[in-house]
Amino acid sequence: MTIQEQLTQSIKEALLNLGIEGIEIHLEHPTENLHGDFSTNVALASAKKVGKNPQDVADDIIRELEKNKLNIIEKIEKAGPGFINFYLTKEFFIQSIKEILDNKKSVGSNNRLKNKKVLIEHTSPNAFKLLHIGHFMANAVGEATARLLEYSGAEVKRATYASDIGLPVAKAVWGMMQMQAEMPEDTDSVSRKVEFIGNAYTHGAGMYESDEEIKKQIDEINIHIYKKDDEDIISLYTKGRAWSLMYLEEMYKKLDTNFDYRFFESEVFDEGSRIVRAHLGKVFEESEGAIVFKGEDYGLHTRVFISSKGAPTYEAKELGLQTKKAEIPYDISIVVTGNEQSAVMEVGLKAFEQIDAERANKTEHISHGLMLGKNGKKMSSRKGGSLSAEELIESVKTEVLKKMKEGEDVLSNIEEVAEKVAVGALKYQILKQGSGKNIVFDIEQALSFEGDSGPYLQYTYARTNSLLEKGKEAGIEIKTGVYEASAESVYKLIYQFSEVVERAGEEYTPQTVTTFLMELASRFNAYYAGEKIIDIEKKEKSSEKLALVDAVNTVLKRGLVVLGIPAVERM
RNA sequence: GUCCCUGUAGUUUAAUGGAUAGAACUAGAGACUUCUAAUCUCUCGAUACAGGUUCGAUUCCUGUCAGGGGCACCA
Repeated sequence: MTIQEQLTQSIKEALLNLGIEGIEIHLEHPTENLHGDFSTNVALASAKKVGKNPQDVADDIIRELEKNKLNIIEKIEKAGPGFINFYLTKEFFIQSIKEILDNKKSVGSNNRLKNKKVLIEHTSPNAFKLLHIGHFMANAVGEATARLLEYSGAEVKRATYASDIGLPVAKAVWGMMQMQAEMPEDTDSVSRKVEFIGNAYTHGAGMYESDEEIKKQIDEINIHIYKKDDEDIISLYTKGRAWSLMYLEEMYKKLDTNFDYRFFESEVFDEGSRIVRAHLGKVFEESEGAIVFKGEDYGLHTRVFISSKGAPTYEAKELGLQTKKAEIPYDISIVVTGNEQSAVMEVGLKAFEQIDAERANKTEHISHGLMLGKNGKKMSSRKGGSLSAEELIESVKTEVLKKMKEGEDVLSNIEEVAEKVAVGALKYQILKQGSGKNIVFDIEQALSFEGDSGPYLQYTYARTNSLLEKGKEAGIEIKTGVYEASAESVYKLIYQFSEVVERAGEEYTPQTVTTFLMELASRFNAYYAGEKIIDIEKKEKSSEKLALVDAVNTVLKRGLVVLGIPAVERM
């Protein structure tokens, strides 16, 4: 039984003995440590019902609680308007450190979603285009959510749904045709190939806007790709698509994400059309030559599923995708997209509900905002287009390297560490706030790496590693057993890690974890500053301190892992 | 116009209906012969506005104002 369950049980019994019923028992950690470790408002909540003032009710409840006091409770106090505050014993905190050290591999996990299967779709890229910041955001949010659910005991499958057909693709293929002379060889590097495709797309997209004749050509290419009826076009398309996918795989590796399933728009559009037509007249209706879903009937708005030209739109393809997903057993299906898609997703899901209510009800949507520059505008690359994820990472990495080279001893794996720190800095910025909100990424501020940042966590983790190493060298073993009064603020926080992860998983709020880790790191650093951890003169004392360092190290590591932020051993 | 989302220190933000609204950045003062100073310590500063529900509201409801997004064949 967890500590919360024990306390809740105990309060429940006390209320029962007093004949108070129908009160939901609410436990929380007071913001102020001096208000105890746990607090409940049951006296306030039941006062009216009982017809007494809250203070008296609190006194009654405390009297009952004292009769059967749990051994982990040091004292129970009434405070403020009628709160009941619980103070835990030192033994509890020592025990909690022990538990962390005994379960290094599983700290923070819970069984909330045991035996549940989750399918999460995120980072849905466009073939023939670079991964941009939006994808990076979706990836950070999606991966953190996936890991939170894994920590909750679920079996999580990751999927990505790439757009590999449609007008943007046709633009790129047209560009490839024009730029045959610059076409890379098969033996060329992936970056050379993707650069070529990027240029081809930019060229095609530009001409599409400025030249009516070319616009017509591209529209035709688009149709040929759908119909697969032109050998030259298909050959270019196949080549470009393959190159793009190679590039995407490289990027996934860089971001440390793996996908169990890779879905493509090109393989779901037929099925999407089929579903829509099969439900024509029931779910969908014809309007102005197109097939639409009348969202107004559900307080939403109408959206086109099949265009008047007979082509399935994004919405129809989503339905086709659902058929693919149905081949995978799941209890929860999550889709991560940008928040500008929210309305589309809502209407799409409502339509899906009319077709397959059971699966639609198991589907949830998580959205992320935009990453904006300091001026509140979209960030752009040096060339003026939208900034690619890689450029973003590289620019941060350059700054990290600069900073690292200022130091005394330069690490041998400096490049690798710099990249991890850069990715960590970016991911932290994204995850530290509620998803769905736009993020203002002040590159200079994030690069100062001070305070509320990924590198701060990574640095603190590296620092604990260093301490543990030094301790080992000095022949000091790790031993729990004594309560270090100077480390009280650390003890009183670290045991909450599991509940924080559980709540974050329940509410899809990675920022609950970032906030917690930040607080833990900050408290640990304050402790570190005022305390000599390794002291050969006092080995016994050092052993006990190192146990706490080890616990912080473990929790930071597990915390970084669940967020998908790379941990570095040294920096 | 309509629907949805968002308004918290100068800035970026946290807060499961609870107690003195918590951080970080910036600014100012201080701390490395000693375990990683990418650190630590101290100071200044905030719930857009008006009502309502509640013992208690940043949180829930209504209205106003401000910003963003969706609203027919792009994804």
